[in-house]
Amino acid sequence: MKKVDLRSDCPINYALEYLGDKWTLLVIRDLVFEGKKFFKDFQNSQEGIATNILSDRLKRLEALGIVSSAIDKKQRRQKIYRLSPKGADLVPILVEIIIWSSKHKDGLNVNPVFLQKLSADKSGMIKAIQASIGSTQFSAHQ
Amino acid sequence: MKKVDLRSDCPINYALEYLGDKWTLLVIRDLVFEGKKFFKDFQNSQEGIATNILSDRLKRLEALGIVSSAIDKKQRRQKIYRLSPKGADLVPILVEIIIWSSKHKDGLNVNPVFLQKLSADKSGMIKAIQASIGSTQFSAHQ
DNA sequence: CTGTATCCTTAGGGATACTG
DNA sequence: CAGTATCCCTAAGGATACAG
Repeated sequence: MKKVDLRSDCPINYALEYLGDKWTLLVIRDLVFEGKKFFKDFQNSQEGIATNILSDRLKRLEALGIVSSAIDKKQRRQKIYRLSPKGADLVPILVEIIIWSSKHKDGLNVNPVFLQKLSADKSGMIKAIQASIGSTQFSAHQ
Repeated sequence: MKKVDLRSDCPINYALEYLGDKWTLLVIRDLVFEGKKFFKDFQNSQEGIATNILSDRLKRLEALGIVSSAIDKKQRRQKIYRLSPKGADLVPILVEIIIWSSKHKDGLNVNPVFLQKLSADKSGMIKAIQASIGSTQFSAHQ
């Protein structure tokens, strides 16, 4: 794990240095909302991530303690990825991003029922999402 | 304003395409928490942004409707920047980022009183921060 | 002071071939 | 299937000079 000098000790900057690229948060999205677990699952996401980038991001997320991996007991040759508690703590950020984008951009693929539940009881929904990680119970998409 | 093809219509991806670089959110941070208004203010931020990058980001944020600008009445030669309502709606995202980073990384420069108030009444604090934009009333830093 | 323009370097990332 | 390794290219970004 490479030591990185942060540009500053600002908390916003910290998150940007580690998560602020065009792919990392999409991998986390797939873990949280899409129930993805295997390399190939992430590879098949809508945006089309290259295998080398995906490999790099998964490793970085593991090094950061956001993702953990293990050999799947059942399918011996498959590595299974899942979010650690540190990763689950990112859910509120994802949720606020979804709310902002939905509000300010038309035509995005957002489940209206999901948004409704969020506006009715945001912190309850966040807990429910965190509890559901690994399943596809809550998809933000339609 | 350039038309950009989004890689997907996912709301997370939308925010990433427009705000997902290493500088944009820091400019917004300076507007929200540091009361910065003028080009030179942003230029002097801790992380040291180059003038061409800063110029580009301010223009992009204006084109997105997140920032507006006007010639300062008093100092005729100075352009004054401020957050639009669309920009103020980013505050919850910034707040969740600050919470996450503070929780998972030691040694960051975060005002403990600020964090305390947040944990006591998050939505109240967010409203207070939004109402205070343009001042330095709430700095997340110490 | 508020930017713009230019030059140059590097990191990020696409395509794809390949290995265990 | 789960990655790793290359090759190559482009966009992002630093430094700095300059213009209104």
